[in-house]
Amino acid sequence: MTDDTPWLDAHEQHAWRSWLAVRAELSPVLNRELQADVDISLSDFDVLVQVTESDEGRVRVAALAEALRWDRSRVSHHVTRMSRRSLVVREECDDDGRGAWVVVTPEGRDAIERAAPGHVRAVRRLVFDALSPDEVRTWAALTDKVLARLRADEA
Amino acid sequence: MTDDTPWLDAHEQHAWRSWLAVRAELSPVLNRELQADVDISLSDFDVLVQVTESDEGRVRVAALAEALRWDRSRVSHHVTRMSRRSLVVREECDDDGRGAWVVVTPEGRDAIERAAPGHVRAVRRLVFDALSPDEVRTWAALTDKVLARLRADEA
DNA sequence: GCAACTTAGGTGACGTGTCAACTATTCCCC
DNA sequence: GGGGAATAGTTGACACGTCACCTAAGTTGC
Repeated sequence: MTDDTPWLDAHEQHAWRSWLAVRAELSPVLNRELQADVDISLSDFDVLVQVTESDEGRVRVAALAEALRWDRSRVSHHVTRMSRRSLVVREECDDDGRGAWVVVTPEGRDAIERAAPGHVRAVRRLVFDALSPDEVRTWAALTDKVLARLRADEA
Repeated sequence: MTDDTPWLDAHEQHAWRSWLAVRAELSPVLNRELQADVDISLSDFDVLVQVTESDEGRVRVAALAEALRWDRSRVSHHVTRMSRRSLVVREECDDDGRGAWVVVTPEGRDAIERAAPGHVRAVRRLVFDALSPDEVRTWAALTDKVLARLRADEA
């Protein structure tokens, strides 16, 4: 690893620091608000979105993992924790004896319904109120480019 | 909490999903590369940057917390873990009997020097290679706006 | 029809992050 | 100078994430 690596130039460094800061500061705020409102975490919220968005109100573990880009192990642990709090339950899968459904409970449905409006409000307040409609489009386009690069690299 | 909340429009939703995806996918990759290269985590790296950038090679816990926007408790736990691996040590502070210095060790210095070039290369590869110089500036400006909004809200 | 392989998911150990409570010092101000 | 408030930092409990490994069920090919 010889050091022929160009360090980041001033603009890149600026962009990078700014990204790191938003990254470090945004989620904790959203998390705390969710926790205070409805006593669920951002991760719980994300899982509940996936599960409730499917008709049937149930999703396979692998599908959940792919949608959230979590690994299966993380999904499994998280589902265990959520089912301890009765937000979801596991059910076995008839089609595939190895498989498992993650099924939302009435409590889970209730939680996400109570959480969603406040969460959306918070996202709007913390992010989109800072940007004009044009800026939102630009920001999305650039973030997409980074995402595409990232996914190309992972493959 | 009446539901007079406008849901996100299509562009906002797009931006938000894209942000979430980058957020979820970028750090794990950087983390794994650091871990594989030099066996330190991104958090270790961030702490080491702060500590080695100060002359003296030492920083107060509170200063570290503010620079990284971590809470003191997190800093304290992390320093404990890092000192178990001899990357830093705690030293008591003469000026202020309550205080503590976090001091980088030769091992810590060595680790970050070995880690930095690869890490920069990874950031460049995963992020900046996706964007033109102009786009980097635009992206930074927009991220800054969000950051400013976020910080205004926290206060 | 059975051995080798792949896939779905779970588990345990351990590192990480958060919150609330605690101790020890310093500050302030009477 | 002494007593209460603020500040620096640590700790313990517990939620979260990752890795390596495990089991059980499905798949393939002979």
